[in-house]
Amino acid sequence: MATIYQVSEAAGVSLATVSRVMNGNARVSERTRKKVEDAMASLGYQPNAIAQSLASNRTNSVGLLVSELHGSYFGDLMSTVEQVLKQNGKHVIITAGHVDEKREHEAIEFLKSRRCDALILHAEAVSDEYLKQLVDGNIPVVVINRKVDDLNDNCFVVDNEQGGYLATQAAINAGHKNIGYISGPLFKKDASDRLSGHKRALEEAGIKFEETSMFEGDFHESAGQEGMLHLQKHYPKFTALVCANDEMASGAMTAAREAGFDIPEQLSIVGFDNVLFSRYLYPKLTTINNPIHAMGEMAAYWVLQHVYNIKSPIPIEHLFVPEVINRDTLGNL
Amino acid sequence: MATIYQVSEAAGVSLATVSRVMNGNARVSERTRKKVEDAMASLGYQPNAIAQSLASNRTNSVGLLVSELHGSYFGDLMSTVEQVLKQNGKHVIITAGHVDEKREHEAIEFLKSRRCDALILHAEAVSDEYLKQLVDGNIPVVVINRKVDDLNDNCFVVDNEQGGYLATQAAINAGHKNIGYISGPLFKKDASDRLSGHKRALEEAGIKFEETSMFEGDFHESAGQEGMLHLQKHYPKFTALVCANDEMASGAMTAAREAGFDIPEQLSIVGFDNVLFSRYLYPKLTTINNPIHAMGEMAAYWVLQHVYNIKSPIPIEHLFVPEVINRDTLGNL
DNA sequence: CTGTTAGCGCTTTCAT
DNA sequence: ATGAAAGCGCTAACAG
Repeated sequence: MATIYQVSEAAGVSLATVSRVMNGNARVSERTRKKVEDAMASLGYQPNAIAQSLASNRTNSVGLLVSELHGSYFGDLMSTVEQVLKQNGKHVIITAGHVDEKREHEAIEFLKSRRCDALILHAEAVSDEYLKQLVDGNIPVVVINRKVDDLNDNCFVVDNEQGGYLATQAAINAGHKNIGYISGPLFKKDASDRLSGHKRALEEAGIKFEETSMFEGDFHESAGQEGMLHLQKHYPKFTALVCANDEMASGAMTAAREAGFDIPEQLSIVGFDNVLFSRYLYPKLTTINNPIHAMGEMAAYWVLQHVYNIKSPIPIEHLFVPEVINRDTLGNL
Repeated sequence: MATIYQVSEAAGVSLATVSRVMNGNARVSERTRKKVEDAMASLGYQPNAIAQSLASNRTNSVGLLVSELHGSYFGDLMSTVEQVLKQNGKHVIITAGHVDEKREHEAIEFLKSRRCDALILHAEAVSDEYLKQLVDGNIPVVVINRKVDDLNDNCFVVDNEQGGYLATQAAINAGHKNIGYISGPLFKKDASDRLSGHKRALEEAGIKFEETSMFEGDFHESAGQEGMLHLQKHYPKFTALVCANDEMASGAMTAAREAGFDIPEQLSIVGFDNVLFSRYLYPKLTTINNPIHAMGEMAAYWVLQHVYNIKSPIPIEHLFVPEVINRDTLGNL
């Protein structure tokens, strides 16, 4: 691997000059620039980003923490963030926290140790305290899908409670009164918020919430199947099912079909997230749009603006509103 | 940010000693180790990975190139690779090439510039020549899902031709004679190999391949819908449909249902990949297992063994065999 | 077992 | 416009 030193020798100039043409900031005469560029080309020179980072204290990379590397939701998030950042010459270093406090912590420390210029975190397990500390530290941090008190300027969230409300309200408006609910793991804020919204909608409509009408899942497809089975047993009168995310809705749909239910004729289903595949299910899933794409984009723009002084093309906003996406799984009773 | 120098001062020892306790390789007396550890703790010291890398010429990170950051296939791959590597204390730096020669090239150069200790590439657009050069260079490289001549030891592939053959053979064995085919983009080797397998199975059964029986898609769900529409128009007699991947199969299923077909009573469908969600479709998709999980695992183990001298727990193999996963979308005629 | 001392490859003043 | 030189924070001989 050729180094800057060899380039400078081949070009007959100093290290500093080579560095200048690489970075294009200081002025260099046409002639020397040409000499240097030729030397770089003929040596196949490739700057060592590690050395550049150490010397400049800039890595041009931002760390992204997600919970998992698979799944539509995180796929969308990673894709979006990468796209915006790459367009602006920045790189993304992705790590997974697996919704485990220790592993999230380690992942964040890893990103810090790589001296990322900023952090975009979808952190679910780590404490508020830790996040606050992080923000107070010397590295810019934004948090996605989690509201931390006193950190509003760094948080990008969707109103999950409202989303849960809208989902159930949609079912109620379609005439349903016995509504099953498959929630996410309730230790997660988004899951419990969505459930709160569900209860609010019920209450508003004068429907009493029954414990047996609900099943706590883990946001995975298999939990949808389990939930479906559970509800058939303990709350057989339900005519509509609201699920706290699309994966579980998909699992529930499969289980329902296997149990012989026609959807939506005999059972209505509403999801949450509006993940890409939801429109490819059959019937197409009625769901709540979770603007994860917009949030990821916004987080990336925030970083560009605050860290790299690149003006965001859109105004920075922190609260995103969910909305009902009407498709084919919610039928009128 | 505390540096190693401050730690050494606080502990009253030299830089070298601090470095030693960090790396735990050379022997250090219990007492000094304790002093150093205390100093590190009280200063909240965190090693600068950038500086470590520069000095040691080791980054403990391996670069992973995928085509996209979303989608089940790449999600599986990323997850698997990360898991194996992380278990062994190595980190993964993920980049996306978007099946574009220039972008793949840039992504690889980025990984090289970050001085990854090794590269795991799912490269689709870059030339064989370039890959050979890379392997001959000074950085260990493995290639996933692509066979490059003279590079067999660095390639991990599934037999796509055989997979295509098996898919169509399964349909034939179920009594189908008029079989539609939705292929991937044929400039991709895996797509054209699968199509070759399809044709071989047809030929073997004495069925003539008709141009109108096939639609070239792009591996995305929407292409499944388009393909379905196309075939209904130009090859209406088909009773079975083989798709070159599960996403397109899913799209085709949706389109078929909308067109009023019962699956598999009126139309059988076979996919390819056995991506996670394929078992959550309704009916559950009959498909060909593409051992992407196994390949990713193997690639990671190869790297551990060849780069980090960590012995692989399983023998390294390069060719993976596809197999039929019988579920519910293939019916007997 | 511990300290001294060169670098790793680059950026960035400060001169010229 | 260009060069000299001092680091960035750490590792790795080499001494002792």
